[in-house]
Amino acid sequence: MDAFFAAVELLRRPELRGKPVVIGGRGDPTRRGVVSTATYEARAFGIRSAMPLRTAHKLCPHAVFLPVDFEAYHRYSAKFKAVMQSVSPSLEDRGIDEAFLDITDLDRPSEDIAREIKQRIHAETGLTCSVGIAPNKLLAKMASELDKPDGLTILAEGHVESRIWPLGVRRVPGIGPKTEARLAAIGVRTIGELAALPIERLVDELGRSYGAFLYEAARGIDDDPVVTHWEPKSRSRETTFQEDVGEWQKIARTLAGLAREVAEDLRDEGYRGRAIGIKVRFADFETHTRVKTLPEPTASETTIRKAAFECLGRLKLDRRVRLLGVRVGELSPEEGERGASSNSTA
DNA sequence: TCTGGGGTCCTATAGCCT
DNA sequence: TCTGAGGCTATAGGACCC
Repeated sequence: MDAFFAAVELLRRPELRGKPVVIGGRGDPTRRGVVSTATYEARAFGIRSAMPLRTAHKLCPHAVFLPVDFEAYHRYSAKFKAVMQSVSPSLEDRGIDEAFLDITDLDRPSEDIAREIKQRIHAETGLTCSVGIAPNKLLAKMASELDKPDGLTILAEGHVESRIWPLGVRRVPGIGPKTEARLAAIGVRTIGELAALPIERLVDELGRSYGAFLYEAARGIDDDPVVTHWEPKSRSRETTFQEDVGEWQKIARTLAGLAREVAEDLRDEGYRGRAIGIKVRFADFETHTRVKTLPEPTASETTIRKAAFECLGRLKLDRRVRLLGVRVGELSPEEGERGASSNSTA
């Protein structure tokens, strides 16, 4: 979906069309938070996703700042995925604003299918999306980004050299800022330059598994299947304080609250977990985690809270705390419970 | 100075066992 | 009894994604 959160907000606030609009955090650029999505008008000021709201505010003081309203976006997310699923049942959920659809078995031209999806999503939601069609998920995703708002790109295997190789390595999903910098350090900037490296070199530089992945990705090779159902691996809650906290009472109260929220989430969704963990980010942004594995899975608030405090006791609280989190991993479905609704990121 | 919240997967390391 | 190789598991951290 194109500029998804912002596009949904503009449906409710059409008077904001054409203005720079930034969605992020609580919608207050004087408080801590980052940009989730910005309209193209706001991007013209240099505002980007993941940028601190305060920075965005400095770049464009007259932009309209709105809070993130996940509930609203989830409703639209369900709508566009329903349209896709009616075209083919084989849908892989990739978060709130993306999905893969396996159309291998459809006996119609790809372009017709893409046009139908775009037209019906627009009719049902008023939103535009960008579609990529290709022989595998990696290329389909990259194709969808080639022609951004309201785009349609069809990429065949033979197009990798002409359409993919000229792109910067950062366009490969899985290459982030760190890998981009490491590749730049050995003189590799484009995907074509990446494809010129022997696999031994990549494995040497970046490890067996990741090196092999890059070797194939640079050639457009990907045999990852479309996964229509999966079980969650962990549930977590975390919060960043408005101001870094030194007071132990406040840290304890917050940790207990997070433990309660995670316990509620687990019970709502019918899961229990064995690995109880905490996350502490200090004022200097150094982040530490501690995990305690229990003999039996639990969804009990008390058990989770006690384990979380035990983890906290294993950290030296010698600096102010910026962020606290509680996580439960090693999940298993609660017996007799319906388990998670299939394939959702809710 | 600034850097959210919810996730997944991979890697390094240490301890334990065979 | 000692030593080393290798596998397995738990833990902590890091990179990445939406």
